[in-house]
Amino acid sequence: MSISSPTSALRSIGRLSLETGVKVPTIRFYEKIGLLAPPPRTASDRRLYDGAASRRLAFIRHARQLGFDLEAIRSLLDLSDQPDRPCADANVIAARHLADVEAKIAQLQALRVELSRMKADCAGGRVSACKVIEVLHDHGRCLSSHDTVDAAPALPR
Amino acid sequence: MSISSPTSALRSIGRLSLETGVKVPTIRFYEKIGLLAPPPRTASDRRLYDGAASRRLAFIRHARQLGFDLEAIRSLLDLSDQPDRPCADANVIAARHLADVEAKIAQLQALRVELSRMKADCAGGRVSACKVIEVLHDHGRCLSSHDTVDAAPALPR
DNA sequence: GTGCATCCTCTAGCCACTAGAGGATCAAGC
DNA sequence: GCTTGATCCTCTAGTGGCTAGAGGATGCAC
Repeated sequence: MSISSPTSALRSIGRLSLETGVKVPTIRFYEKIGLLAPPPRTASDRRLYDGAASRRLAFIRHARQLGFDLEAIRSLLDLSDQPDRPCADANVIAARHLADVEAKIAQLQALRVELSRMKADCAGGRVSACKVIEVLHDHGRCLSSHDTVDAAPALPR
Repeated sequence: MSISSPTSALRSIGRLSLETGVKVPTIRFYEKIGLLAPPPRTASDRRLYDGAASRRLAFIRHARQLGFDLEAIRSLLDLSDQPDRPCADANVIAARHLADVEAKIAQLQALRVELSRMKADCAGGRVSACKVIEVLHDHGRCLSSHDTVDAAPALPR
């Protein structure tokens, strides 16, 4: 990056938000929980961000888009700040997340099968004959016992 | 149902919990938010549930296992209480949920591709050469822009 | 009567934000 | 200089679907 790169100019939180696609309250939230360092301020207390802060925030956003949780992102940022360390830890984090995603996909595919069947079976008459309601009432009609499934990792909007 | 059916005997919240697989605090929570009617109590204020309450709770649990959120379950319970109404509403709820599940699967599959690629590309050296970290830093290396994805419907544990 | 399990209510915490109150400051146009 | 509207500030509370824990009462077996 050249010296005159726009990434080295200071920007308000609003501009940073436009630049990175991260909403203003979310940036403040990341600062509050220590993911972003508190930036310098103007005389009237407004935050001023430099290029490094912008790149860090872009990193966070991208990791969130990939579904990493904030704790994982904290670790990844730490690693990213220490280029000489081996990257095994980063790999472990990514591999764990991949495994989570794959497990989640499997769970949702099982749900999809069940839901499709419910929908297909329903003839569209009265509630008393509705397959949707009936299946919900009678667990035994389900294909599997799809037992107790974890919540999905939250993904950003 | 016969008079001597076990489903018509009164049970404590603990027994109901064992019977349905729904945890005690969760049963109280469902009562608090109006999914379950407040049951009669003993002289010492302990809840007593009958077979109907048990069936209602089993319905809720099953619907939660299928990933319906509590608002949808509220509607499904309402419908289930009115057997003479047409079941179109139930179908709409199920179809909407199915569409959500399918969308979620598609999103997660895109994530999986990205994460697999990150992991495969990483040679396991230093952080400075780590593909995992690198991809996170440089959004441009991503296959898609997987823009802004909604949080998954929460599934119970 | 002595434990221990179970029950009661109530509050607070989880995640990753989001919404809104209530107010200060800035930049542009007149 | 004045007004207007956008942007900024801090702070609290709410989202969903529970879960954990405090602090205490009751029930039941030995």
